[in-house]
Amino acid sequence: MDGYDKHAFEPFAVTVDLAVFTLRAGALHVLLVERGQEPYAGRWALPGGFVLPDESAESAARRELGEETALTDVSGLHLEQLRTYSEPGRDPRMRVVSVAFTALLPDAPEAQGGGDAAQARWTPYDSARDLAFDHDRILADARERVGAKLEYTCLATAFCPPEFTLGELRQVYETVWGTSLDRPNFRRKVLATPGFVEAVPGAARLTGGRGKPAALYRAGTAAALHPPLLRPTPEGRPA
Amino acid sequence: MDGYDKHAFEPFAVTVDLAVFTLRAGALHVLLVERGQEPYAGRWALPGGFVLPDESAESAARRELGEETALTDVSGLHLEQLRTYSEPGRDPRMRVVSVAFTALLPDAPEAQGGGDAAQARWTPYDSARDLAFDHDRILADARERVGAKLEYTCLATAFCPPEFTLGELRQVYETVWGTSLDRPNFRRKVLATPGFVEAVPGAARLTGGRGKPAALYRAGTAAALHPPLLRPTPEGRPA
DNA sequence: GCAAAAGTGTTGTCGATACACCCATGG
DNA sequence: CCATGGGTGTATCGACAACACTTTTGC
Repeated sequence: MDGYDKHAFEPFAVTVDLAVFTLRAGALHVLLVERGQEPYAGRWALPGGFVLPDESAESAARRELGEETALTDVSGLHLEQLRTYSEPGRDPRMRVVSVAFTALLPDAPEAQGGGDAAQARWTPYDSARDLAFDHDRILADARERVGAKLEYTCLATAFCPPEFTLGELRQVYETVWGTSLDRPNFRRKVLATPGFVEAVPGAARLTGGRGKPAALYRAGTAAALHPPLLRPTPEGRPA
Repeated sequence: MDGYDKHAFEPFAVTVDLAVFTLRAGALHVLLVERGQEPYAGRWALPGGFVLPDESAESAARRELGEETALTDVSGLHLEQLRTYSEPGRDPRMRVVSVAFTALLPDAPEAQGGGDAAQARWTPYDSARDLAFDHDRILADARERVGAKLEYTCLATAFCPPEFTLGELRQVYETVWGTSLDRPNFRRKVLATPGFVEAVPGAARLTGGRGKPAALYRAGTAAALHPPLLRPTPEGRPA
């Protein structure tokens, strides 16, 4: 941290990039914007923007999230730093260091694109390819992090509306992990974890048109998940 | 990511800060440098420095690590991004965004301080307080991350020399977590995890001056630890 | 009544814990 | 021969996976 007086630093632009996930129609979707200008004009990219002089990267990310999703209350949403991408060549024009964030939303409003972007759209994760800059890699890193975080945190509730059924919560895991989970065991596991969910007394909702109405739950206060909810290893465990 | 043409960005200085940990005499130590200039002259701080125009933050961190520790081969050491600190007021003079890294070293050489710093020293973690800038918080974040990562990664071997005994590996866990682990069970757990360690055939070393010589092991190739090695919960589990 | 989804019970298996015990070495 | 640390065996307990079963709704 020495060297200030030598002016031994070079100016960098600092931006934020957002990997905003939601679940729509049983598939993981990510919010993408279409670039209006060069470089990469016409290509899809993660939403983001410059960090302003008087705000932190976290503030910038939350501001951009509000602009791109047109959500009224963006203050309570889950927003988490992923990592920082700083390779010299990642922007063809200048030195840009980008702090990437991951955000999780319950099934989201369709209308977005209030920002500078030409257009914004929810895209199925599997279709999100050939993005601008190094956003393919950022998106892949974010996706991996989300899958891993479901194992040992209570993050899954961030994909759910304020009140949800255990079946919906289970579908979050099944969708993100691409596996199927045993319903009774999942239920016991979640309820046995203090602070994961809390019951809404007396409330129930019909989920599939048929069947017994399911009890409703709210997200609890716990952040960690002890013991973790490990995703089933298909057979041999990965090295 | 639009707005380039509007020059709607402000120049930032980008630095790296390093939380370099090692184990010495059964205690977790961190590498600190004494600042020679204002601000915070005379205060201890995490080592770090500016990111140069043609290098990534990772390269800068590895370069600084080599300068501060005077290690000859710094290429194979474990270096990992922690997070980025970007609060506007964190440097009193200018806008500095810092990418923090965590590094783990086996018992390290005493001599350091080849860089710009006035002095460098290994300090017990518990004595590292009142650091310059927001380094108290960075250090606390790094410490928490290291403790958590021991649970579900093979990271503990990064604290050990190239060849080590299972007793030494167990002491890593016990020191970082502040708990004691059952020796036989720890041994089985580690050996049952494929790729965690691999035996050095025929090699053995006396550890405490007395006792049976312990077999030697090398770090394996696995990165993750399935299933995790959970740190014992003293009693009630944390929320 | 039948299908579908929520919720409850039960059982077997596997892993972890908590020990007791043996082995090798230095003093 | 004793203290010290490495290494092995084993019984018990608890968690979890698998699956059968009951309950409540719409059609």
